[in-house]
Amino acid sequence: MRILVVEDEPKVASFIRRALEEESYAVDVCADGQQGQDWAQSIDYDLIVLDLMLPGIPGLELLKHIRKSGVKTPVMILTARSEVDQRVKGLDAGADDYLTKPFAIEELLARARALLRRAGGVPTGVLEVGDLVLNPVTREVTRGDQRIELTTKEYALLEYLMRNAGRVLTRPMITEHVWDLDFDTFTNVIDVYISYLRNKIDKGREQSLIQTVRGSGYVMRADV
Amino acid sequence: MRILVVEDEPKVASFIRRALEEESYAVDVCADGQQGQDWAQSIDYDLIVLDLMLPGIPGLELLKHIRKSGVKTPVMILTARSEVDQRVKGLDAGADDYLTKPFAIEELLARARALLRRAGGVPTGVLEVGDLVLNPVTREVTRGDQRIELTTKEYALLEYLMRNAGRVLTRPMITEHVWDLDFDTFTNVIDVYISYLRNKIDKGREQSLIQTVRGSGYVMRADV
DNA sequence: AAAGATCTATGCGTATTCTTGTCGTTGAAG
DNA sequence: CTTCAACGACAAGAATACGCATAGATCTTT
Repeated sequence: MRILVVEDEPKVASFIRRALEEESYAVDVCADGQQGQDWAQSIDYDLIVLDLMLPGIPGLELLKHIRKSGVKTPVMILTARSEVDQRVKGLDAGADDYLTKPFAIEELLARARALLRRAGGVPTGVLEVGDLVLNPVTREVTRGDQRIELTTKEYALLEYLMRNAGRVLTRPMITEHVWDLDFDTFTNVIDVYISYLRNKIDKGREQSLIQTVRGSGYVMRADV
Repeated sequence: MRILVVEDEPKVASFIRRALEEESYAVDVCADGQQGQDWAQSIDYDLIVLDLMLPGIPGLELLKHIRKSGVKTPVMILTARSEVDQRVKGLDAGADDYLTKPFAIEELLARARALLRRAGGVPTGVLEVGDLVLNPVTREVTRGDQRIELTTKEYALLEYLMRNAGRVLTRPMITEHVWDLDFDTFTNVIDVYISYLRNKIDKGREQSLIQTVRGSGYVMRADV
């Protein structure tokens, strides 16, 4: 799950980023309207959080623009309490939800979850591969009746794998989704984390749910 | 399928290279405009990925130049989002598609596939020769209902053969498309890989789908 | 300061890729 | 028809690249 936050106040921005990262989302923050538009149009985010008062390009313009260019990603807008009409205009322009500043961070998280769930079209919200079950809402992972504790990164990686079960995911695809905008190819973090995951998930089992496709990447698969 | 990537930022370049290689393409990367032009003109690439901002020669000049010299290879250009007119000029100069930075690597891969497919004139995307089926998207190969596991090189070779089924492919043609620049001409790797392929594909069968044309090369053919 | 999480670095085993050499086939010249 | 050279098939082994595990460095959080 990858989220774009377009917000120019550094404090608010990093506050939101933190909260979202703790929920295991990959977060890109951007303080500049023009750049935000670029990113929103070129990267397939799962959610965009957009502050309407930005320097440079007005937030509303940005929103209209990316909608016109066909971006379907759910957008949550942030406004000041007083700007009622901005909010209305925002919804008209294609926003899916709004939040008035100041807000409780939990509310942002809850609404983000709701939007993501709605967009994913998955009514249950639970991901399953064989007897491995991941619940994105509670962030709980179980195998059989065994509860599995994961760190944030491990969780994010597993979720990405499970959401794309059956597809071969290449390393660059994984870095893009689970790690943030980072073009650093010369590292083996992914391999290390796959290893961590296998240790926790397949503990004591013959066959791993995460299969290696040599020269290409990894796939999550229940069958042989 | 052999691809030339002209890109001067080392990180981006190696990121792209890796993604493409994991999809079994043969990739040559080049950071220098002049050299890129030379390569583009002397090697029969299947696709060229060209960053428009290069040191030395301007990317657009390069593009115009190779088009003028008769190179028909599809070209995908990379630009920054803001440079709208560059993009337009690029398409005018003979580019087939463009991608704005930053981009999602999947998008690059998807578009690359599309361009390669379009150029090959194959509408379906699935390659078939007799009862042998190759799906470039999932990278899966089956003969009848038998799944066949191939290594990266074997796969690349088979794909090239199947894309040109019916045509006799000479050894130089094969090296150009399946292997990349650091290839030693005086070797029989190709023969060896043909042999590997036959072992896996025609296992237990009388007639091989890959026929030898003595003195010339190999053809892929279903009929006798 | 301690604990935990994330990332880097390194060595090892093995799948893949390539090289080398032998042998069988083919086709043309004698 | 025989001989011979060129060519291709294939086996076996060497070199290489890749993924995995492990340990330790670094950065974060409490």
